[in-house]
Amino acid sequence: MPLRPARKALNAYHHGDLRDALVQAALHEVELGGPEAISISALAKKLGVSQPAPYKHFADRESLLTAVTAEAFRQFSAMMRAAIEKPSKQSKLSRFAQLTLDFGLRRNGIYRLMFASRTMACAPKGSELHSAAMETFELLVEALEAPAVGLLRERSALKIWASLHGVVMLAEQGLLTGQVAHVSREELVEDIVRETKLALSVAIEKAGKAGS
Amino acid sequence: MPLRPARKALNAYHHGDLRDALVQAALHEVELGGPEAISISALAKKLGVSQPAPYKHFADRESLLTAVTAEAFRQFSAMMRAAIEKPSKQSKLSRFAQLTLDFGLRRNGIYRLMFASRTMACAPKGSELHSAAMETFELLVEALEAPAVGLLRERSALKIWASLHGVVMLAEQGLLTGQVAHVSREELVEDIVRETKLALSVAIEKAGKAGS
DNA sequence: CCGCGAATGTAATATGATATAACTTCGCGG
DNA sequence: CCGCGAAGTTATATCATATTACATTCGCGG
Repeated sequence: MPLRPARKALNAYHHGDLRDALVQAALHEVELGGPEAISISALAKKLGVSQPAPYKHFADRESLLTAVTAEAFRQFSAMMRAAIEKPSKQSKLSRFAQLTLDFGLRRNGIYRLMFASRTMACAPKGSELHSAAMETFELLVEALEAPAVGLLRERSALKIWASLHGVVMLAEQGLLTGQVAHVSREELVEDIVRETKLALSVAIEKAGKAGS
Repeated sequence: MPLRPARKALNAYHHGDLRDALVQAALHEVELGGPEAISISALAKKLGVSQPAPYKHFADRESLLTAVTAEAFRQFSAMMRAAIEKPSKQSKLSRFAQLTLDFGLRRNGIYRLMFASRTMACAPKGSELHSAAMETFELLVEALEAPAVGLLRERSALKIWASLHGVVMLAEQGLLTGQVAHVSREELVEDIVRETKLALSVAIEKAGKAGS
């Protein structure tokens, strides 16, 4: 069943909000099959428009992918912001980490689009996409709840982000079951969070001593 | 120029070693353009055979990708083994880590194929591919040079692998330049190596106390 | 040495996706 | 009310995957 226009249903001829509908539908496809699952023509059919219609809104497939990725970052950031602002007995960092893991596994197609696709790798430094990613990173820095010591905090954030990312990818590929024992993903993440906090506090203390 | 058969040049009709030639040529393509750059027909043309010829050796595109990935793992493992066996003043772990970073950036297309592609994610647990990946992981465990304390060692290996993987992906996406300062990739990796060793030795000591 | 089957090619073709071109419909501002 | 531009349409070119039917060659048993 062709989905109906979302905003202003003009008439049968014009869809009304095809651009946004494309992004949303594509996001849904990506969630199931990853970035390579996006097909312009399939999306057009699903939305009940002719096959070339999407090209009125996106120059090519890559261009659509970029828009979808940006939207994914917006959704991710919104989720994370909500999570770290809501009071809880867990630390903000811990919630951020566990939620990232959860997102990365449950919505792995989207996760791959955001953090492991050529689309992101090719995003130029000042682009909307790159900025969206940086913004997400800022959320992580915030979740660290560390005293404002610029470089140290940033470095900690980078390390924990890298670790989290690695755990998600490894888990997805079924590589988190060693020879000896099955390692719990959540436990591993808690471990990483703990170590990060420890390392950061140690580094801050050391910097403090050196500074005084 | 159609590349000539590698092994036994039978005649003009039969290539002689098309299967291997396909894998090697594909590996070359992936290195430049990532997993999605592989095109059966393009490879066939480059090797001077008809377009459907590759299908005599691989059921479909995915099947070729799997073979290429396996070959990539073999090459990676060989490189790593050579690196950690050669005596050096750096620790084995440090060399492993720096080489991984280097490989991940220089040959990013192949790296993505190995650690961030759907091909790997879909590899069943007992498959040739999954085994090849596990073998590589074993190399890392070996590089840790830790006393044989099974679970602890394995967990450390997982953590450092995850971190390394994350750093590579973030670096590739140009996300390693924070607001405050540019963080050196190599430095970050050394940092991770140092912390891993520290955390492991602490854990071992604690385990020793608890056990005695 | 011959012939036969399996392996490995080729040519022809169906299907489906990307992308472009040329035309149509419709809302809106002057 | 008219014409322009945005957003559709149909038609078509191109290209990649994959299958089918056919051709060639290798190697092996008789």
